Amino acid sequence: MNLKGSKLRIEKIDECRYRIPKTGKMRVDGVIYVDQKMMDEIIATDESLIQVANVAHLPGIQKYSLAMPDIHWGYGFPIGGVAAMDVEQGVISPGGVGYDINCGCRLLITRISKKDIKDRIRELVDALFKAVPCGVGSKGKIKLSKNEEKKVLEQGSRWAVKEGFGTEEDIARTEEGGMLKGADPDLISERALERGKEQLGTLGAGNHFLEIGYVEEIFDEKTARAFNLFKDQVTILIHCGSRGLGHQICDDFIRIMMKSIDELGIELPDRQLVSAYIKSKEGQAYLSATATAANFAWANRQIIMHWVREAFSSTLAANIDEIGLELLYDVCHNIAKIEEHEIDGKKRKVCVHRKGATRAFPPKHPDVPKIYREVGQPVLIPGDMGTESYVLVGTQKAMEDTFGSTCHGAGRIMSRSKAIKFTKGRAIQRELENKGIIVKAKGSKTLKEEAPEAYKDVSHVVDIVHKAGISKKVARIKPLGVVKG
DNA sequence: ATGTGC
Repeated sequence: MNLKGSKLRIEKIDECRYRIPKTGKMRVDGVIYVDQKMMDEIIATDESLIQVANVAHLPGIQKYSLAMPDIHWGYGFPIGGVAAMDVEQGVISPGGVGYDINCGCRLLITRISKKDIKDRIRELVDALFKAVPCGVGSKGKIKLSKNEEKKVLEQGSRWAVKEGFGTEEDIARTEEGGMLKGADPDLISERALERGKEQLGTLGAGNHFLEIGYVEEIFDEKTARAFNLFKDQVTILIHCGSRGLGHQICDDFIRIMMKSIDELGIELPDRQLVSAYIKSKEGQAYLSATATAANFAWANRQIIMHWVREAFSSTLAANIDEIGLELLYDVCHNIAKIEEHEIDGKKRKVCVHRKGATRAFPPKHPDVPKIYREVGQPVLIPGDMGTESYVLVGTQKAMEDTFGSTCHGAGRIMSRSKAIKFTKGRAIQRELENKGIIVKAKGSKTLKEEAPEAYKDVSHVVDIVHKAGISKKVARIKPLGVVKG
């Protein structure tokens, strides 16, 4: 099959993978994790498959330009894209990370059951809404001096815990321990610092949310036990990122790298793939700047979680120890990181771009927290606000085939503007309430942009990665109440 | 995603 309007061919590999064989100046094949139905949906929706082929042109790319089933159109790289570049000869690209650097999720688990809070969801949603500032341009309850902000950017979750937001145990249950090394705040713009100063401890808008839910089904008893999950257990999912600070850093580095774009020595198929060699001054500066934004995001989620714990327990007039509110794990789904992977039988250092893709490391991997090392890394997959979310576990197959990566969510099927037109005149909040989900949102426009129909079916996405073996289903979580920006 | 768009 040929892709409409291009010379790209698409071949079926098996029930859940397709290949775009390399052609022209592509350095590697594209490999897309989809079934026939999802492939048809993607082709009908956007041109993100062309972006998979475009990424394959970048210097130093190893094995394949990968895409997960939640793939959709993004800046330069598709969202749902994974690309690993050789550290010595390869490039790093802001489009391969995305505007919301270290957008991610964390899941809180409790010791209580759905029946314990059945009649109090509205009250709990109101309490969370009050506890966590949200919406576009929302400012936090924390005001940072520039010096203090720089500590946040260097230390991430560690700063938050030192300031009394949460515990050491939370750090152990966060990807990278909530702190990427090599973060140099002096490499980011005054403007980025300015935007970050008032935004720590804010949720933001768009697809970011707080969600009270319960474990509806368990697929893998053994792993669920290791993750401390049980049927009907109440959970709280937090999804947000690095706010205006990360956005500004992305913007700044796209501009910086555009200036030296000729130094790449290749013609890019799309200027949005603007990159710098990892070894170059610009490449190193960007890597360091993404680390500051990643750390900001981890501190942000840590602080938000602390307020969620307080609001939740005080509403239920319960002791936190009684109801749990333990962190299961925190994952990041927009990042570029230097990792070691086996390529053609040899261990090599690569820069793994995960843009709308989640790390899914296997059992025994040293980067998986000790408490989960025997079973593998917990992977959190948020759905859209009307459907369900998933807990998965990382696998050896992901390590071998996808640089230890899997999907990140449902994935858009409609642009934001299309979703607004599509939902014209509808009362999304009431529709969700009829489905038994209580929603409180700062802006009504956000609800329309985030209408369930604007997203793919998250269960379909998850079924594909499960079947492909690049992560395995552990539990499905059903929402009861949602706070939106 | 974003003090939403140059």
